[in-house]
Amino acid sequence: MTRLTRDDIVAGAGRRFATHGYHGTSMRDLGDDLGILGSSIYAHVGGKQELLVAVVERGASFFEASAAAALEGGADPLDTLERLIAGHIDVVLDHRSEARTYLAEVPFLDDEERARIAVTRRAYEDVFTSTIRDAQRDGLVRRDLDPRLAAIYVLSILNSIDRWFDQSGRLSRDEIASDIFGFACGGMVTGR
Amino acid sequence: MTRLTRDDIVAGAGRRFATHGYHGTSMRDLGDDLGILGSSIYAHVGGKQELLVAVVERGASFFEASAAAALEGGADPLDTLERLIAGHIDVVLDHRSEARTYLAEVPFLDDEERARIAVTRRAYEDVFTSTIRDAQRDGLVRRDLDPRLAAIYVLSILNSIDRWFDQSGRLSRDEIASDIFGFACGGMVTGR
DNA sequence: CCTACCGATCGGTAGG
DNA sequence: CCTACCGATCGGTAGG
Repeated sequence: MTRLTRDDIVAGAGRRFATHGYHGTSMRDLGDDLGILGSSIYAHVGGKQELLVAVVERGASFFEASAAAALEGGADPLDTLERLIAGHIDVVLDHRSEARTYLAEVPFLDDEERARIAVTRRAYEDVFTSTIRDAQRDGLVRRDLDPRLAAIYVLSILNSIDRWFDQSGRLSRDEIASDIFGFACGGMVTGR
Repeated sequence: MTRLTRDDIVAGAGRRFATHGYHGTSMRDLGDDLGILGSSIYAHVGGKQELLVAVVERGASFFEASAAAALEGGADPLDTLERLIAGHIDVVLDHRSEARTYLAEVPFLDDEERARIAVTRRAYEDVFTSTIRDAQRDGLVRRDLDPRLAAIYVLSILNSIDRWFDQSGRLSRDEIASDIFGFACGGMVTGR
């Protein structure tokens, strides 16, 4: 029964926001989850909106770190894309609360923060787009394909995974990753 | 300045739920949108939850009608899939509020309604899965592909369209539909 | 569909 | 991190 840290509060907020949504979460709900009173949360953070910002930023940072790691050392652009896909899946499944809040609750950020996060998100999407464009340049992907649309398609698939993936199901995370890579590549790879 | 109907109220609720979320919408917000008082809404509906049920059911019925139409008259399973994709896009773009509420606010339904809608949603997904399975049987799609996963991938792409599609943009709705069909098929079609 | 309300809950604060 | 609050807003109702 040691005292909570600010990180504990942010983590708890992420769990609540991910399941009940930002507007569906009251400070008292959050306090109950953490074993303290709602009003006690204000000893750690300035307010509810600040909690949303903190959770969303954590989510953004996980995706950014994943992209940075994938960009190092890919043998070729398609290999990099495979690493981007696997990394994204890891973030979505290992940091479900932050990822889900990042993906779904951004519209409820105040204007300024929302604009800032939109830039971050676009930059992350651009990593996928550029990688696909590089693959086209190297002749690995069909030239008639719009790389940004393809990136959006892949990200749409990846972002919905946590809604249907069953940890204890038939398919492992790695199998899902390679299946999605295969699905996307089958539609993009030049030869066969 | 004629009196509002129940359908007007439900339509207004859909718009609010789609943009601000169920929990981010108050009865007074909704009344403001409609030009009446929040309390006046209770002359038309039993409560806020009933409004969510009504909006979600409208969303579900649009998707069901689209699937039923696509299943009639497809030349072959791949043609049916193309029609399913085009129909889904039409629902998402022509009934944005209901579609978005259906896709995002279902977790906030009461247990009973949520369970009922889950069945409906699974049935719709199964139309995609069965169509892909039929295409496999006819030799149009790779046998090593899991039809349910492929259906989920396609639906994930389709469900995110309204977040990035620009009505006044470079690409028409039909071009998007055929691009997505092409993206999916390139990964699924047997020959080349 | 409005007037006039109700009890409950909301985000948040002062002071310890 | 709790006690003890605050004004505002919430979903909803009685009566017209």
